[in-house]
Amino acid sequence: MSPRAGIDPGAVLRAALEIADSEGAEAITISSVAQRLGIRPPSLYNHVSGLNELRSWVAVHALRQLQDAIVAAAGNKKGEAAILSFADAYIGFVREHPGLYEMIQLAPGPEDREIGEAGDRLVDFVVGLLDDYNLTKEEALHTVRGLRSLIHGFASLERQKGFGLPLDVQDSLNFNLKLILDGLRRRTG
Amino acid sequence: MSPRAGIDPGAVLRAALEIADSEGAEAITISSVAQRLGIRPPSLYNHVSGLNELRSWVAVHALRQLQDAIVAAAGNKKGEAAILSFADAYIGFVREHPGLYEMIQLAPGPEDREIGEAGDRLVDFVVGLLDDYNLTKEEALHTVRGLRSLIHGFASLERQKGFGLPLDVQDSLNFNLKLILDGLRRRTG
DNA sequence: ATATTTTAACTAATGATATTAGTTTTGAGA
DNA sequence: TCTCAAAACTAATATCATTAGTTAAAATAT
Repeated sequence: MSPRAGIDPGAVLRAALEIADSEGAEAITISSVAQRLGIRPPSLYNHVSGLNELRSWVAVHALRQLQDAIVAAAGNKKGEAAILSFADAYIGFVREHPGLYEMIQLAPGPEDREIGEAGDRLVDFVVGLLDDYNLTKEEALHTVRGLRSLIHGFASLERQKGFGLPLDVQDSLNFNLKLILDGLRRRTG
Repeated sequence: MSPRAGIDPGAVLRAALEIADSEGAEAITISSVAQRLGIRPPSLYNHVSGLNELRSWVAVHALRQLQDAIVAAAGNKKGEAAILSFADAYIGFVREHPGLYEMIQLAPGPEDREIGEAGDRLVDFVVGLLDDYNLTKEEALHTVRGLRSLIHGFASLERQKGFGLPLDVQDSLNFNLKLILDGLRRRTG
């Protein structure tokens, strides 16, 4: 059913992921991926519709990886412990895979429904972690947005070397997470 | 002292800023800027060393604009009121100038010392806003990092349409800012 | 086993892009 | 008015993405 086999969508994705991981997001080009697969650039169009689709694939996969890491880290913890583990896993992912994280940021073109859906799933998951804070639906959503923004902010500022001072980034993040979580606890008794 | 005048570094920067504002950060190219200035692309190299330098100019200028907006918004307020105004100005800038904000994120190559210095100045300014919370030096720095990350996180997630739910973003941000600020207040009495 | 058909590779070509080299022009100052 | 440096130009190279059209191989049908 496929002559000259050996290259399937999975192989294309894998090649792109490897390039993103080793050389950064910008290094993902039709040429570089084709070269890594041992074919000429135009031949890659037999497997993917163009650079945009390729980027979208990478972004979706990177987001799934990030989600998996987060869910695994939270395990069946709840409350503060779960949130702190969540943050740890998030920051760790960005440190380990800066290129992939960059792709998640870059890709969200208007077309990428999958990205949006993955994001929604993550929100639901985090809302679940906040169960025992007895928040209203609205409070819970505000909080999830805040946690996500805080952690994303730390991750992306760290990635772009935004923290010059000799103060541990993890400590700073935990300090602020605790401020928020303690505030929630106080709010609900 | 300059034949065929009319184009100086300021004009180049202005052209690039206009393009970033109207068409987005990616639209800043040697070609587009040259075209807007009415010259051929290679001629632009008489005024700027290349695309990287051009991007760096835009990023530095955008960061200064953002700083000015923030400082103006904070005025001579202090404490919570200052921080809320700060956040407002930050988010407002990103909404008004998404292309410029994008350039701030993009540019920080390792060479850009100016970007780093501008960031440091901003940190000092915000530390000043927190005077009456009576924090230790370290607590203040953790807090500034947190506020910056939270606001940057909100701004950049909003820009990339990361918030799907029909819940006001400004409300979410204020909710979380207040959690943090109330937590600080409690911590110090 | 052979013929057909599908499809993945190819080459060639087009049109952006950035950038360098080398040349011409022009305007400011001697 | 002449000189010269600066700023424009043209020409060329290299790297992108992408499209069109061709060839070849492998799976399938006869």
